[in-house]
Amino acid sequence: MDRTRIVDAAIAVADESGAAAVTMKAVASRLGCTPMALYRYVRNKDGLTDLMLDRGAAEVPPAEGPWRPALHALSLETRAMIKRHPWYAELVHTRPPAGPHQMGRLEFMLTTLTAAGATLAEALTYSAMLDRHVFGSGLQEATESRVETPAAMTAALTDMLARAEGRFPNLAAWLSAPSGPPPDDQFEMVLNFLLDGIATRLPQA
Amino acid sequence: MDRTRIVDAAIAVADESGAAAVTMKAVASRLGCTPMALYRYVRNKDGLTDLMLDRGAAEVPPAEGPWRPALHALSLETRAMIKRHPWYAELVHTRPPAGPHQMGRLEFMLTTLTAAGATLAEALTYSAMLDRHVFGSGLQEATESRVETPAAMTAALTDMLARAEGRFPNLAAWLSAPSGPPPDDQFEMVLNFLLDGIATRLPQA
DNA sequence: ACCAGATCTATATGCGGTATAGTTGAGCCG
DNA sequence: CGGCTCAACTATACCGCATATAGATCTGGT
Repeated sequence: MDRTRIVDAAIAVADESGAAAVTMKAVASRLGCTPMALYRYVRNKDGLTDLMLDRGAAEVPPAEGPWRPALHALSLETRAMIKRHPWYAELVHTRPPAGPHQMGRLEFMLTTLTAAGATLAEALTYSAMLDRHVFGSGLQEATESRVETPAAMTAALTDMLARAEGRFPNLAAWLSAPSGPPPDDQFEMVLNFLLDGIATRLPQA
Repeated sequence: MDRTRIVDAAIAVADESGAAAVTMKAVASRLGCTPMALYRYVRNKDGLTDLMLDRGAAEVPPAEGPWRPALHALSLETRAMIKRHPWYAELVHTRPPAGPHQMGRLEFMLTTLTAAGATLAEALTYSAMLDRHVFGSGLQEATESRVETPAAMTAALTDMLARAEGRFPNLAAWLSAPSGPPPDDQFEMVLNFLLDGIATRLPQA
C-alpha cells in the first residue's frame, strides 16, 4: 500500500462515479482497508485531491514547435484528458495548481509564449485565458451530461413554457429543438478566437 | 418570515463569509429561527442556492443597442455583480440556470445575437462562450484572493524553489516578482478577443 | 525473547442536510 | 366562550462525511 495505489483508487472511483463519489470510505473500501489507513499516506482529503489533479496534469503531453500549433495541441490534449477524467474540471477550481506536473504544464505554456515574444505577464494572462476555456468547457459539458438528461430537460421545458408563456421565445425554440455544432467544434472555434487574439498581440515574427 | 427574507439572509452570509459558509444553520440563526423553519419556504438547500443565483442574475441590467456594445455592457455588468457577490461564480456551476432572471438574461443575449444575424445555435454557442469567460474569470479571481494570500504564496514559492531547482524558471520569476495588468484590463482584453471572434462570424451588416 | 516503530483498525466527535414528530398559537365555528 | 384545525415553528434523531485519538498488530533488529 502506498500513495500511488491510493491515488489510483481515488481516480478509479472518480472516473466511474464522479468527483462527489470520491470519499475516503469509497477509496478505502476499493483498497480493502479502512478510511483511516489512508491518512498514513495522505495528509487529508485536499491532499488526495491535489494528487489526483497532478496525476491528471501528468497525462497531458507537451507539444514542441511554434507557439500556435503547440498551444493548440496542448489545449486539445488537455481537453482529451478531461474527457477521460470529467472530475478534473470539477476539482481543478477547488485547489491551487501546485503539483509538479501542473506547474510543469504551466511552465511549458509560459516558455512557449515568451519564446514567441510575449512578456512574462502577458504569457500568464494568455495561459490563464486558455485554461479558463479548456476547463470551463469541460466543466460545462460535464455538468450538462449530468443535468440535461432528457427527462429533466423536458420537465424543465414544460414547466417553463407553462409558466412563462412566450416570455423566452428563443430559449423555448432551442429547447424544443436543440441544435448546433458538436461540442468539439464549438471548443475549436473559441480556441481559435483566443489564439487569434493572442496572435494580434504578439510582435510580428 | 418569507422566501425573500431567507434569500436575503443567505446572500448576506455568502457576501460576508463565502459560499461555503451558507449553511442552513447559519442562515437560520441570522433570522433568529431554527434551520428546520427554513424548509417551510424552501424545498432544500439546492432550492435556496437556485434562489440566490436567480437573485444575482436579477441584478444584471440588460443593455439596449447594437449587439457588440450590448453584449460588452452585459458582460461588464455581470462581472460587476460577481464582484459584489463573489459566491456567485462558485455556485453558478453547481446548478442549472433555470431561474426566471437567469433565463431572461440568456434570452436577452440570444435576442441580441439573432437580431445581429446569428442563427439560434450560434447565438447559444456565443452566449455560453461569453459566460464561461465572465464566470471563469470571476471564479479564478475569487479563488486567488482566498488562496494567494502573501503568506501562502511565499510559502509555496520557497517550497517549490527549494525542491525544483530551476525546473520552472518562468514560474519562479513571476512568483518572485508578480506583475501584469490589473484583472479588469485582462478581462476586457479577452472579452474583446471573443467579441472580435463573434464579429468575424456574423453576416456583415 | 523482546522491544520499537511502522502500519492498520476501532471508536468517537463534530458538522452537514434533512426526515419525523411534536408544540404552539391564531382564527374560526359551534 | 371552549374546543377544533391548521399553519408556522421547534426538538430530536439519523445518516454520511472528514478526521482526531487511542489502541491493536505485525515486523525487523538486537
